[in-house]
Amino acid sequence: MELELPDGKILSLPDDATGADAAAAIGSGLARAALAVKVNGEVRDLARPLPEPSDHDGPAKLEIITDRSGEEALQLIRHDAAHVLAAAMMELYPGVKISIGPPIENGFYYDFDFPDGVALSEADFERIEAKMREHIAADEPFVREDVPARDALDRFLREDQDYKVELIEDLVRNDGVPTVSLYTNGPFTDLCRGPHAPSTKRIKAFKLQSVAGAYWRSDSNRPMLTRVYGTAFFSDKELQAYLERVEQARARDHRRLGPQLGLFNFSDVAPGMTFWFPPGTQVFNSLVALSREMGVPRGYTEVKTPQLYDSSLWKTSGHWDKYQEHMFITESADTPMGLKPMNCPGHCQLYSLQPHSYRDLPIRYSEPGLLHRNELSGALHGLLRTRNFAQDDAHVFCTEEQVQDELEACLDFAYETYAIFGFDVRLELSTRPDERLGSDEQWDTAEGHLIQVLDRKGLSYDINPGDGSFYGPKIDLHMTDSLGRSWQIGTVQLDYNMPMRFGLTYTGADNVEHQPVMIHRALMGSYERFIAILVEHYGGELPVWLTPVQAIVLPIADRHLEYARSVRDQLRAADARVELDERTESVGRKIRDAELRKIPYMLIVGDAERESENVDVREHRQGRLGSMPVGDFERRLEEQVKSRSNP
RNA sequence: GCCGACGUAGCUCAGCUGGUAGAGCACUUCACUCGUAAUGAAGGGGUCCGGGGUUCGAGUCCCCGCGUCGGCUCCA
Repeated sequence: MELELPDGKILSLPDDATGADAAAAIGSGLARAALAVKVNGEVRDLARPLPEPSDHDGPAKLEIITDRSGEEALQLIRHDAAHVLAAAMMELYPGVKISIGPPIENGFYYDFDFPDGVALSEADFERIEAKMREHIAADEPFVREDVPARDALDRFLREDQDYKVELIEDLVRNDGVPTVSLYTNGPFTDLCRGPHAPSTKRIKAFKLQSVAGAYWRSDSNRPMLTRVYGTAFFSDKELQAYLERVEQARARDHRRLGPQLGLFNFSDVAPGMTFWFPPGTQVFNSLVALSREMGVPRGYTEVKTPQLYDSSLWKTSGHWDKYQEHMFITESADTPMGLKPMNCPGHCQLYSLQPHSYRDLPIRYSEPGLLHRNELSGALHGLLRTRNFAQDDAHVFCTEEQVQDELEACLDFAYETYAIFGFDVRLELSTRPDERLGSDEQWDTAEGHLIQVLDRKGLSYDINPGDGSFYGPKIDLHMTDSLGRSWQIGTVQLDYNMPMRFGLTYTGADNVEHQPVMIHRALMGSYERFIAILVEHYGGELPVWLTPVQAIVLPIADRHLEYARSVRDQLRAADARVELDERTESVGRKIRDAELRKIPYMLIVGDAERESENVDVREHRQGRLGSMPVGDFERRLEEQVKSRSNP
């Protein structure tokens, strides 16, 4: 057979050649370094024969995977490490049932079901890692075996490996596979489709990281398994560097920085709800102001609707049936009422309280209203998932003909907003969920609209099947936090259901009543979540226009206080957010404290500055900018605020 | 919600096998009046998350509750 190498050379090999043979044919050094081969994009074990060449496609493209192949190579040894972990667990915990153990981004995991009474904790890692090291030192080969599904099934039935049995049964039932592959390393054999490196010794550095619960097949009705997370690298140095990166990322965590910088904090008396200190409130309000400012030229008008509604409204909207478990329900005079988890039903009600002509559309109601959602306690996560929050929320009521333009305008608005922060978002199209309102035809239309606008704008997106809202499909805009976890920021949702359920109408040019279409959209999403992302994105060093304290005046000695106050007052009169450090402390101390607070500018004033009516400007982390008239600094600040420049 | 871990001063943490609660920072007071990342000294501050239990005695051991953290998506 003939194979094409990455440099274009053609390699000729006997028809029964393996990946290892191919590597050896290229060079003996490469043969030693090889972990696997990649044939036409498929990564395969070295020991497996290369796939039969197909006649019409020309020579297959061959690549040798070594420890320098990046992510693909890491995935191999991480998958290997998962098997070594399982091998160790089988020996240390007799009777343990194994399920699945894939490589994931930055590492791997393996899910186990322990016999009753056994609970694994991180304290056990040392013992498990020691056992894993034994298997690695023994350099056990990974041996692949393709066996009839029936044989594999018998084997795992004999071993009481229920989860493996279920996996094989599903493979046979759903995919009709005749054979499955088994991989053996040392005493351990696992159902696995591979591929693997040739032997355990290729795992040069690994570490178990955490233990967590995970439902079998992600289904909360099925047993909770014990998941062990770990990672592996080709050298201890890379492993240490990775662990250090994770540690540094933790320092950017908004849950650490927020309280540290005096922005917000949480209390046990209101789990999942934020207490905002004045500086945090300032940041919050600046973002609300940004949304208002950008909304006006785009035709948005602000409204205010109630917090608490009679259950009849939630029954009309469908929330009572489809969303009640996430709602805070209360009652007044024996009437059940619900705190709003979304603004849309209130906006529909508002729309219905006035007559509308086609000439009025599109109507764009915005409201940064406070929402309450009763999230599962285990889902709460700092500012990123709270039980009360406000959004830069708006609802567009328009005609069917206007839908495409309005959707496009929403996406443009979103990208213009993110550009201010230098954010790069990832798009997801979330389609119809199992629990939903409306007909399939409606969903076809709505999903079709979203796909059309995405394609028209040439935006690339992932599909998230079944994750749409119960009233309509949506385009979600995602960002990642400091630890790489993805969070939904913005959303653009298309809804035919609410207008219908609320009986919303407008009078058309034909003098007949028509039903408007509704677009739900939030761009920053929840202000709470957005601030979390911002704090982590900027490492707490917010841009001048957003930061709560833009400058702090630092007098050298107490005799400069009077001048310092006049500087502060002058700048405050120009709308700058300026503080004065009145403490009787050394200059070094005042500077240090201001640096730790990440205040962008320190204005040092002493005898010389009082004399010349200057301020000596020091920039956060940059150092001295030099002495300048107060007016010059004022203009510098104004310019940065106006341009919303990023640091 | 579920699995595991954790919860000691405002913050970061120490407190060995049960025997009278500690440090640094922060805070208060006093002295120093200082030129670009910590002046010195003294002092105040605790429901050891809450409730129950074991014990002569519980921050420490056991049970229950609350909260926080990691995870429950990445398909053998």
